[in-house]
Amino acid sequence: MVKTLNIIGGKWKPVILHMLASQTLRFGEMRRLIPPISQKMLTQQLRELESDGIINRKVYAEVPPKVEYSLSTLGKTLIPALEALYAWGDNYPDTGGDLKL
Amino acid sequence: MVKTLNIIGGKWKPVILHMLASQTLRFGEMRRLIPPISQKMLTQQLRELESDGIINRKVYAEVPPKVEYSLSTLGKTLIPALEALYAWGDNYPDTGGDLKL
DNA sequence: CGGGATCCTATGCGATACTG
DNA sequence: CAGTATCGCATAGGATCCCG
Repeated sequence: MVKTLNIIGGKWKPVILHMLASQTLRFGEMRRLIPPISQKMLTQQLRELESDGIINRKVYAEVPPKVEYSLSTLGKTLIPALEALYAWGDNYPDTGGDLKL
Repeated sequence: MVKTLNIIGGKWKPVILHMLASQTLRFGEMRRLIPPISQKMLTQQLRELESDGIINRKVYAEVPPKVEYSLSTLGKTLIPALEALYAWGDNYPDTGGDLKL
């Protein structure tokens, strides 16, 4: 059961998943949408989500490189659980400082 | 939004909350119910949950000491979100090693 | 453009010993 | 019984530089 948290527990994973829930995105787009994230962390968290089967990674053999990320079928089943989390957070007394989603 | 995860994100917090969801418990009882937890971690996570307003801590002025923990009203509102998480975990390909809840 | 490799710091967590 | 205090390792996460 703790495994669900292992999967979404990274500092940026919930944010990433929330973005991918509504659209397919390229690496650079995600960086722009989440300014405070370092590129290392973005890469790392994407790789973990991918190896957990939550997201798909599609590489286009082009120059310049192009990589698109999207939720996998399994990943989509996670959305309701994530939304329950976000919804609860909205009702929680704000402590400030969080990214607004 | 990340704050919801800050609150339930500790290694043992989900387990603790799951136990408290169904009953009020004393410190020693919780230790017995979660054998692998160290007493330091149990104390620490309980303190954090308390300061986040998720659980209530009731101290009886007795000898020997007696302290009971229970979900606060706010804590109870968290249950649906937690259950969504657990439910998802149950459908996820098992990686083994987790506590069974 | 989308990374990989390194280095470094902060935090999490566990084990152990002591206390009102 | 229900903690507090201290130590030390392991991991997470940030900054920076390099590469096809």
